[in-house]
Amino acid sequence: MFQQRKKQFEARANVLKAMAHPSRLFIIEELEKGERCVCDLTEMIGADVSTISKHLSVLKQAGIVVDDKRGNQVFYQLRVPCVLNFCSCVESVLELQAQDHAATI
Amino acid sequence: MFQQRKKQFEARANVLKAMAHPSRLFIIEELEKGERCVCDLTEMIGADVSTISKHLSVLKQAGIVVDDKRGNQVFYQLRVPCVLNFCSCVESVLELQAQDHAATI
DNA sequence: TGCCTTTTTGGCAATATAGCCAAATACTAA
DNA sequence: TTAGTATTTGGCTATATTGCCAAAAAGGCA
Repeated sequence: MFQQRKKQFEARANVLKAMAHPSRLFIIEELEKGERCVCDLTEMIGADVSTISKHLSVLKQAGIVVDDKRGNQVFYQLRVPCVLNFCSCVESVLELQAQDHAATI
Repeated sequence: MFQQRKKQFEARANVLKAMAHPSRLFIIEELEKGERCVCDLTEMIGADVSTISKHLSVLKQAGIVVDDKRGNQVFYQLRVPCVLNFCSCVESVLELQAQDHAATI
């Protein structure tokens, strides 16, 4: 039931795990507007460049973004257009959470 | 840019993190068919009951499932219908990965 | 070449996650 | 009450993740 399809679930989980971080979600949302270089994202997020670089490599490894070296900068862009859809699903979970919270007051 | 909306991204990331595990993805997919008790899921996954129970509590904490105690069993069901949409997005990432892999042979 | 900028990599410490066992809890039924 | 089943919780170890600093690469330009 599960064991036969374990690899498939692991593959999906890997993609999700790559998205499941605040900075990486921000990066994804930002890349929906267009490509960005590492320095742009670093400034917007306000963490060490090395940290951002590692986040980007996580996203790249998961197949969510691709990079393009131009000059001494590296530009990243999304490979997949559907991330917004997906976020609306997450959003609906959060709305339910908010309702729960309101109900307990 | 990011710091102002940090909480929002953290909230989304928490929902994603809760989904980002093979067994929990399986549980979500299974619950799309209808409610299941802990014992059903345990048998389907083939891990210790305590492990499954903890996975379910992660999903519950994230607001993805709700539980309903009946007799000495506990039934879980999804709170949110949109998970399938979301999976098709993850799937499209995986298809690209497969293409990449084919290209490197 | 030498210097500057951009990005990646290695290494480390702190923290979080996963999964098992054992024990506790909760409910059923005799 | 006692025994049995279903589930959760505590505790433990192993493993993974995060984020910083320092250093290495890689390219641009004087």
